[in-house]
Amino acid sequence: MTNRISLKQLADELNLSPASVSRALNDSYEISTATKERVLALAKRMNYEVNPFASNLRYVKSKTIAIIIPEIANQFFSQAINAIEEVAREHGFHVLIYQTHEKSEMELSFTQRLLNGRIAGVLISVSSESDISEHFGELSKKVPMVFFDRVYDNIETFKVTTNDYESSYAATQHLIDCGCQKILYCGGLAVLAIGKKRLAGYIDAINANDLILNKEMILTIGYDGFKKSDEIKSAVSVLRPDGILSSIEEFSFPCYSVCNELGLQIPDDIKIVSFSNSDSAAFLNPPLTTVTQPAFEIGQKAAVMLFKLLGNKRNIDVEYNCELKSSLIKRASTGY
Amino acid sequence: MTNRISLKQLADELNLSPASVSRALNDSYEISTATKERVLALAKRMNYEVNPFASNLRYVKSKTIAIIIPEIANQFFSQAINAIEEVAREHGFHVLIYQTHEKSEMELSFTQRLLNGRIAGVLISVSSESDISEHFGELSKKVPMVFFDRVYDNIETFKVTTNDYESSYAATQHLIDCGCQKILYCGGLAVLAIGKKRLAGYIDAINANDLILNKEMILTIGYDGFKKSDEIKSAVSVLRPDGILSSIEEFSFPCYSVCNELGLQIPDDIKIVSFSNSDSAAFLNPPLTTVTQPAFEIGQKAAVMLFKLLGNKRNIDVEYNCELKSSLIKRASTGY
DNA sequence: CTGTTAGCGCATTCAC
DNA sequence: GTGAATGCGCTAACAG
Repeated sequence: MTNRISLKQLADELNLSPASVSRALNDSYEISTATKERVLALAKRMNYEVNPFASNLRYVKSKTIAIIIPEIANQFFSQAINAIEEVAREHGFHVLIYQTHEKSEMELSFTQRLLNGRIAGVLISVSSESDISEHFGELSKKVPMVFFDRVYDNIETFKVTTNDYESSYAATQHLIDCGCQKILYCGGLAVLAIGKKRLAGYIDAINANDLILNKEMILTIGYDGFKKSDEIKSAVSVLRPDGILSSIEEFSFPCYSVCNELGLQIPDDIKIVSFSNSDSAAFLNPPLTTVTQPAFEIGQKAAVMLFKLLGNKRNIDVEYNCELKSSLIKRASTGY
Repeated sequence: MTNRISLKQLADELNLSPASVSRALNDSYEISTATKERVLALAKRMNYEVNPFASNLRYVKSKTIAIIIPEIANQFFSQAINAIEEVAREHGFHVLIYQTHEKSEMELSFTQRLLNGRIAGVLISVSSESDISEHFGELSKKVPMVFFDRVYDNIETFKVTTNDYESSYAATQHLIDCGCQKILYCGGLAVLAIGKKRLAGYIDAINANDLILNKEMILTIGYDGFKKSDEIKSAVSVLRPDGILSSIEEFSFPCYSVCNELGLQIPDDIKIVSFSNSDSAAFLNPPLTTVTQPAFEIGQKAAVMLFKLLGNKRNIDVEYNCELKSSLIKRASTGY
């Protein structure tokens, strides 16, 4: 199959030792410019490519990073991958991708598989179903890791997150400023930091404005997904909120369509603000005000951080935690 | 760093030779069940993982496939990756990902890098800027490849596509059936088969209905992207079409907003049908009729095909070309 | 500046 | 059934 040429063949052709050819190709300082050029020229002419397996076997490092995320087909994550791939390419690295479908078991199995040294570093956004983090503790001792967006609080690693508390607070405040008194919080499970922070932002904003905090108005929905419209629908029809904060992008359309189905007018009967990483919500009729996360920048920042770790031997001088800012994008046209 | 244990350490622990341990782990027939169990048990207990580099160096195959696509952050491709990752995982394979940003140079550089045997197979959707396909000819001799969605006609490989001609024809016919006489075709460059087929579908539908085929009504726009709204805007304002066929998902929102800006009412003044892989167009006001490609299924089919190739030594019995069907999804609510 | 030697961890001959 | 020896292609130590 792969009719490839080896370093040794190059060496024979050039009347050099394999070692010298290797050094020339790796731009070693102890090789004359003349021979370097000779070697590089022939290598190019013969389409020589190093055998990564042999190279890595010797050299331990693999020039490959892994991304472990819940879902690929998702506005936020696909943008993040986009950024990560770009940064990796600039460094000449390869990118492996794994999706967990929100299952910790998957996460566990992937991290196990990655322990074998295939990987120089890992970028992870954890699945939200549970917070079993032991496997990460183990892994992070062996491989440089950076968590992004969905992180564990109880594990010490490098993290890139967004200001979820503040943006959730601001979104709630925005609804209140627009006259809402009964705001339905529609979010994911509050197991991970990200869920807790968003919920806390909502609660604190409600309290700070002396509104009544009704526990029933706090809807936390798992990622099984099928029931989400039903749950939202029954909550809206029973509780009759005048505002909804959808703290998860995937809930944005269900919230919207549920209100439509129930004959509620937006924004007269009810107002909706949604966390959203795409502009899709802007195309709803009427457009929704959104909390937009900087997906690309988060991926980029996380990747850059990882490569800093890979560079430094002892992780000196790399900032430990990094928080980017989401932005509350108001849709002026709707007047809320 | 990676404090890993080797096959030899396992062997020492068990008072066996490395060879036997290796055979046991690979479930060789010439090992007693008893020792197999002993080995497997200890391997599990010690969290042993084979070193893929050593293994592959010996064994040549790598249990890794690559995906090369124009963009990751795209409804169609992220769904395709989603499917591919799932299929690969079922086979115990790893997935490398590369994006070309529609640049053939990138494509070239990635394919070069993949020639080194890192990869067992490749899934590719080619960049549309040009149809330089020589590098693929070379690569496909060395590595099993499957093209999906964006393919080259002039290269003999396995392909998974959709019925672009038929769906484009049907979409055009739909607009005509709804009373459109002057339909603007708004598509990408017709360099690749996919572009040619979509354009041909439009042209043939126009001709078959005895409408006037105006070359000016055929807009082909490159992927540089910034100018697309401008080009569409000037075309619409000058040519005053009564229908638009947007043959690329990315053009769907620009078409819509351009009409809005120009004060054209949809569907009274102008009707829009767009190729689209997401449901986003359904949320426009009014919703657009769309040609929806089975993104997940295409990725899945391509991956399954690739693994068949990897299984067969001589590619026997694997269907060479596969065409899936897009569906024209009408939005009844708008009456067109 | 360049060559020689050795070994990374594994799978695969060939012995027994 | 199992062990001993060999080599995949490369790079790092050590010479010179």
